[in-house]
Amino acid sequence: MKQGVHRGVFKVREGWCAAAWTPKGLCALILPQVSRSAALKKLTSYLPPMPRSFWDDPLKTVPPKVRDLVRKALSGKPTNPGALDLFFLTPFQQKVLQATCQVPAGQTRSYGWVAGKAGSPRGYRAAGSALNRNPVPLLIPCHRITAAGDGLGGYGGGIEWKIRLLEREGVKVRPKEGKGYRVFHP
DNA sequence: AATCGTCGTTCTT
DNA sequence: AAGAACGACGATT
Repeated sequence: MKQGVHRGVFKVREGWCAAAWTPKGLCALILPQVSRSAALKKLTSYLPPMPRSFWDDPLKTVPPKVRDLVRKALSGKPTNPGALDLFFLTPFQQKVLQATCQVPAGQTRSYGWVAGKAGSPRGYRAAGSALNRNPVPLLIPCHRITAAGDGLGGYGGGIEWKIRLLEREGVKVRPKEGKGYRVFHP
């Protein structure tokens, strides 16, 4: 039985983050929330893909390496994802997320591009589903995946976060006339 | 704006 | 164990 997934919370300028990790690396990250309990609650909602027995009960202190990485990424600077342990994801999801890690800060790619890299050129919609459940947002930069034309696409953590993260990396995002947002791809 | 094709995942039988 | 339903899509009409 694989076991020993630890949980913890830490504070950043924007609020409270929660994280889950093993000795091998990070399993899940929650974007800053208004409160410590809100962050933990969100983290708990990531349990379903992973058996409850995988988790430790008492909270541990999040590794400084992770905290630094998150703060750096939040500032919009280029970062590596760091050590990850995504053993609970399907092969397709792993390929999608791995492809996502290839897009540099300040740039964007389409869902179709990611699908192609994952080996399903017409699976862009499935790629969207995979990205929607990215357990490590920010570090796996799913905010850099936008719609094919000039649309923004969605974001699991809330569209406002996607806009904020892209703008911090220097990507221009403007409201469309009517509804939605327009992205200026490089 | 409405519709349809496509595909991995998740719910239902 | 199938089959239906469901999207952070994309192209067509």
